[in-house]
Amino acid sequence: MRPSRYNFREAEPRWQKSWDEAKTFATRTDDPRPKYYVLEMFPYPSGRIHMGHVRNYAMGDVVARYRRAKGHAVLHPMGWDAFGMPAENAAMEKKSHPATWTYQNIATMKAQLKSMGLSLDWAREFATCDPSYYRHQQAMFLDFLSGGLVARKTSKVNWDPVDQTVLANEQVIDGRGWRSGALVEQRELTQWFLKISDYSDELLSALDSLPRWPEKVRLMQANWIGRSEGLMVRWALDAATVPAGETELEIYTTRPDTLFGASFMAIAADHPLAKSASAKNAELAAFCEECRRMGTSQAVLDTAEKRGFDTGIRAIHPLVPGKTVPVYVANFILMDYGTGAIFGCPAHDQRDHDFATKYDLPIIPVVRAADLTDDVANAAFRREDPPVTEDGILFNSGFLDGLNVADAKEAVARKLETASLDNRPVGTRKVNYRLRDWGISRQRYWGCPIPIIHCEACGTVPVPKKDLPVKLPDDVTFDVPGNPLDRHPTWKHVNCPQCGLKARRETDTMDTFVDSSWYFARFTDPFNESEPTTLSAIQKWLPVDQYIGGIEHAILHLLYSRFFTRAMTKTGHATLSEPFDGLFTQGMVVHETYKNADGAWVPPADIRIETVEGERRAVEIASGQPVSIGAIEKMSKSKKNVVDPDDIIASYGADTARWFMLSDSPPERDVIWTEDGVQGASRFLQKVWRLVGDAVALPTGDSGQLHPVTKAAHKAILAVGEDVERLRFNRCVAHIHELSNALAEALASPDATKNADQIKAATRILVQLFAPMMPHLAEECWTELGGEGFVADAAWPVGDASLIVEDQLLLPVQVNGRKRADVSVPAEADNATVEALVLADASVQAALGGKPVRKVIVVPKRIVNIVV
RNA sequence: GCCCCUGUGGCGGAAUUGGUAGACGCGACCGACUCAAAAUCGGUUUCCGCAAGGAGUGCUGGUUCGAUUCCGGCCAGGGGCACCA
Repeated sequence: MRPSRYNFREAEPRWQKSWDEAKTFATRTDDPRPKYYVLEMFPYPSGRIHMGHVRNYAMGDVVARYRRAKGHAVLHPMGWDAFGMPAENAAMEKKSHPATWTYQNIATMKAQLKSMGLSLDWAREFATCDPSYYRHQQAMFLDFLSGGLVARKTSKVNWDPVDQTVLANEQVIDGRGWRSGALVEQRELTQWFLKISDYSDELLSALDSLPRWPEKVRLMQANWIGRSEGLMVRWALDAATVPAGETELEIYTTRPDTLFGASFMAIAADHPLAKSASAKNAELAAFCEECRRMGTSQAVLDTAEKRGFDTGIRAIHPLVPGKTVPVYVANFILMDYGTGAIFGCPAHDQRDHDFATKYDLPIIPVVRAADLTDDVANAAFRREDPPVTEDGILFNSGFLDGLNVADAKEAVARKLETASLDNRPVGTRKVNYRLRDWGISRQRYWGCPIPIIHCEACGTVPVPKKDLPVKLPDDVTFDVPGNPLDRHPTWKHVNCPQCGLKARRETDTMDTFVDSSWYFARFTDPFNESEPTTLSAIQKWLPVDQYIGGIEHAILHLLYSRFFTRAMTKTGHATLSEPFDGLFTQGMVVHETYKNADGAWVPPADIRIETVEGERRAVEIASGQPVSIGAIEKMSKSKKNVVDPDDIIASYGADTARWFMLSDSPPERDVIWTEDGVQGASRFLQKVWRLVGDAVALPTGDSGQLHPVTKAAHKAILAVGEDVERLRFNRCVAHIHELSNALAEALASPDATKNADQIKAATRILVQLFAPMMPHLAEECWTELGGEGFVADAAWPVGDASLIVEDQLLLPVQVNGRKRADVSVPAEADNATVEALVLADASVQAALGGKPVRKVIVVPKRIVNIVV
């Protein structure tokens, strides 16, 4: 006897087991069908999956299952981004080991993912903390090193003096360490860098080759790379004012057109000229030291005033004979951008204006509004006027007078390129990038060890590949701050592989972004034990056809992966440059927040929503006390507005959770999790269950007439297919609702029996259309309908467009742009016929009210507009 | 400060990219079934109006036979970058 309600508790685990046993979702490397690689950003094993994961993996699973049905060999793997600080923090708090904590979390989360019924090939699973994964990463690091893609440099870093570690910029909040709360210091450390800046230009220009990426992400990456075109200009220094050995100062500018407005030069405290000038000037040396100590965190920068110190050096203007300007050391000049030196033009730059005001330097306007004359502009100018940064007409600028900004830039570049100082050009065009090399050294335990040995005699020596992996030692302690690797009694003491003398292992580990920069490539053949990748597998499966994840990775992870793929290709580990052909960034899962009278956050599970006199109210279930309803925000533990996927799957089932996640909200936008919404999804699931039961119960019968339900089914096939391919899952859901409504109508009609065959065929189509979204229910219904094997293995139905075509069209008719009537016309009628039919229509004539027709516009199959 | 995105019913959102604004769902209301409730089924639901009709996609101007869609200005919300020369 068929139960009246679908029992997901019994059915879901049963189907998951059946798929497992049949190896339905195992990917075969020798599968000859066209490939399709679907990948969702792999999770960090933080403990439990959250609703964001459910949304992400539900979307990816729809794509994977749809592509399987369309006849692709689908690669849809899953793994774990398993290194990182939370494991060490947990180890400190719970006195356990990061590995224990991590692998336990993986076990828990894997079981949770399995309960979602995802079509994953679990045979390819790995965690980045497995030595079998990171050994290959170490091998690639060595190849990158010999390929010239790695540099060891000294740079300023954020240093947390309490936790004794380097912090990423994202981990510095208001100038303090995010964990310790200690004021972050700037420290010079020697670190390992990957030379991503060698690829600045290519990473930027190749963005144009990624049409299937969101425009927003490409734009964010372009801004991050930050290309600017400008001019390097060498200024001679007044010999009477310079320290011995200094003769010139080279600056970088994007506004060479404003050179005539120069009133000072400013150099960074770390600039070589600042250092040589400091040698004989104690006051200047002290100022430079102060600048260096100043942090570069947001909080410091926002409040710090612009300060400078006159070095006494005078620079000779390259275009104005006899003019010199003072050279300052200034605290707002960065050594690592451009040349670490600028010329200041206070009239056309806010910072320069602030500086000139403070030190009472000249302000010379050189760009004026086009509708003024030079005299009017000069007469109207006041020192306190805000700097003019818009385009305009050059004045007070010698040979540039009368030109616009763009032309003036070009004119200056031409002139200075040919001018010479010490037999070299004064000016050189130069493209600069904001993108810096990627510092990957972390003073952390739970990361991939950098396979280097430091030898007093031989310098930095790579660990021989035969000695890989450099494995993390297990016996470490977390009771004191700092890097456990560094204080481990034996681990770092090794002999130099070159000279055999006593040497020291590198105790820094790699940034965890390195781990995630190539996992997608490893998935193509995780079984290869001797090499990171298998080129034939790379060629077969990459690029990833559809990558899905959060927008928070728009820059770092995606940019690093694009760089890494190029680096892998350069070192023979890959054969392409762009890893992700299609990228989709999904929105967050958000929920209402609740606060009780004491101001404490209350989780949604502890409250009940009631409607009193048309007003929504929340009440705490345990106490019966009213709770205030707050803003809708991203689910977060701190605000307790979280809904546990386990609870939802237990009370509604995975299919309901998946269906709700895909309904209503467009996938790129945030989705608001509501109890009403989940119940609606659950109701639809049961409705489908009843419809299928009713259809199965029908005897066979065919009226021989095309039934509307067949039209509806074929319309839905075409619409759902198109919308899945464009990842518009909310529209897919709407189309499926429409088909189910048509089916319900057909089943309720008295002539259902006469049309049983068409109704059953339409039901079967319905099941196939929602199968990627609610796979368990679909299998259950498929079996009832007598389908062969799994619906997961069935071919996607073919939509017949000819069945949808109507022979009569109901054309809307507008009069002066306002809809007045609908007129039925033959679908194939030409414009003249349509016009005649429309004008003959009684309701149209009534709407015209006898006014003369001036013009009739017929848009075929769309609309008719009559102008009177 | 610079760059970008988004504003449509009570709510989430559709609208074939210049052609019937409000698909589909949620909520609400009315009705049927029931002793009753739940579930289910039928109906109503942009606003004003009894109706005929009129207004309506943040505001405002424009282009067009026709604008949610294109262009200009403004307002609001959100995001990215930021002493980057």
